[in-house]
Amino acid sequence: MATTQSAERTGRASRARIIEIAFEHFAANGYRGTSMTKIAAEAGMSHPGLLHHFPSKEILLEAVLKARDEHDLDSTDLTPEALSEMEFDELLTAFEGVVRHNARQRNLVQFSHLIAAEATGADHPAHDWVLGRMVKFRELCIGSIERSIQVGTARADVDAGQVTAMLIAASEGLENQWLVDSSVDLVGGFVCFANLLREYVAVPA
Amino acid sequence: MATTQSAERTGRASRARIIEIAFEHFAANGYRGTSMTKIAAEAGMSHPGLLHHFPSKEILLEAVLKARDEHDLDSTDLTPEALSEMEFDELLTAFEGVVRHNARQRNLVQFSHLIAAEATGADHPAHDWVLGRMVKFRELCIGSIERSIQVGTARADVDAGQVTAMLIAASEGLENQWLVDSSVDLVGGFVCFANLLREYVAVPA
DNA sequence: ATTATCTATAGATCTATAGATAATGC
DNA sequence: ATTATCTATAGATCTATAGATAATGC
Repeated sequence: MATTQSAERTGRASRARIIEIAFEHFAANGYRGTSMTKIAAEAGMSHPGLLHHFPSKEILLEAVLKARDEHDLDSTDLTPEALSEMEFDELLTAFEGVVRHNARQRNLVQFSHLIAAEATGADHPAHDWVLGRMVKFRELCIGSIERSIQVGTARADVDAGQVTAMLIAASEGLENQWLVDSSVDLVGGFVCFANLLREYVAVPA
Repeated sequence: MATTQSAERTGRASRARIIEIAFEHFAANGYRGTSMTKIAAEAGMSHPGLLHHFPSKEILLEAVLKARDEHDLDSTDLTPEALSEMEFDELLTAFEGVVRHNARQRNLVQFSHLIAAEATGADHPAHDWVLGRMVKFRELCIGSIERSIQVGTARADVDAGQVTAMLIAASEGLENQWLVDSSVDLVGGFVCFANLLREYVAVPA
């Protein structure tokens, strides 16, 4: 059916390898600090060889971001589909699982934080990705809280937006500290905070 | 008394101007994304002219970090001296003031976050600054909580380290979101969280 | 014909150095 | 003599393009 099967297969393998290596470099040095030449060398090919697969650094970054998205969909319990049905208490439990998972994947966390910090300016090639990702996740959290309010498992007067902001802040802020100083108890801190939030939104007895 | 007063004065003025401009560039593009040539051009001098005052990019970054430290000591209520006498409730109130202040100084926040994200690796020239700053601040917060426990205004069984981690996480995490999307209510979110913590550590009636 | 590569090279930057010039104060 | 600058240039990168080569499948 397909033409030149073997060539296509080696090409696919090369692209996968390049994306993996590029991810490591972006995680360590950010987009700006990463060199295409070095990625090519590490992938065992010349720089033009790399450009054959990803014609520019920006396109390579986009490919890495897309791979991240796909990976997250597979490895996380906080997919959009799952989230859009959860109540807030379930969301917190699932979120604890994600933080536990992140604590074993330093590179993944470092990548997100460094790219997000770099991409604050609207001209950065990852700006839309970072912003869109955050807005979407925030909306899903807010939806979950409102759902809990409607079914009566959360107080009606909590500010869903503010609780969401605090929740995301806790996870990202703890990750921040943990990246700088790995002796920080990322998981313990988050679980403690999640319990605070559980109490805060709970309907008084 | 001093020799060549006028030359020294113009030199000091140049250095101050360069530090200001370099700060803007580091805040916008990080250490790696910043060009000495462009800073020199913006300061109205040649690149070697700039190097006369700051012989390397790394030395320039160090000067900017030092200037930041000095500025913080003047403009903040959370100086080491003040902090080492505060009870936790006072610390939270002072911290609210700092967050309110930060919300009007986007560049300052962006600088800290971008440099911190970049400096995760031990080889980055700002690594020690970022780590030292965090460790020192954390110790002061922990001290404040323990003081409150001793005088009986905080529960004896709170984990001072964990509360500190959550507190710093909240401020940094909210700043994170606010940098990406300025519609996030940085101050409101932090005040809400500070009140949660007040309740959490308070001695039950 | 298609796909994956390579060599060679252009063209922009970037950091840093060598060595000169100009102004001021002793 | 000291301090602040400049011009000219070395030397390293970095991204990207042009054009060739090799292998596989129709």
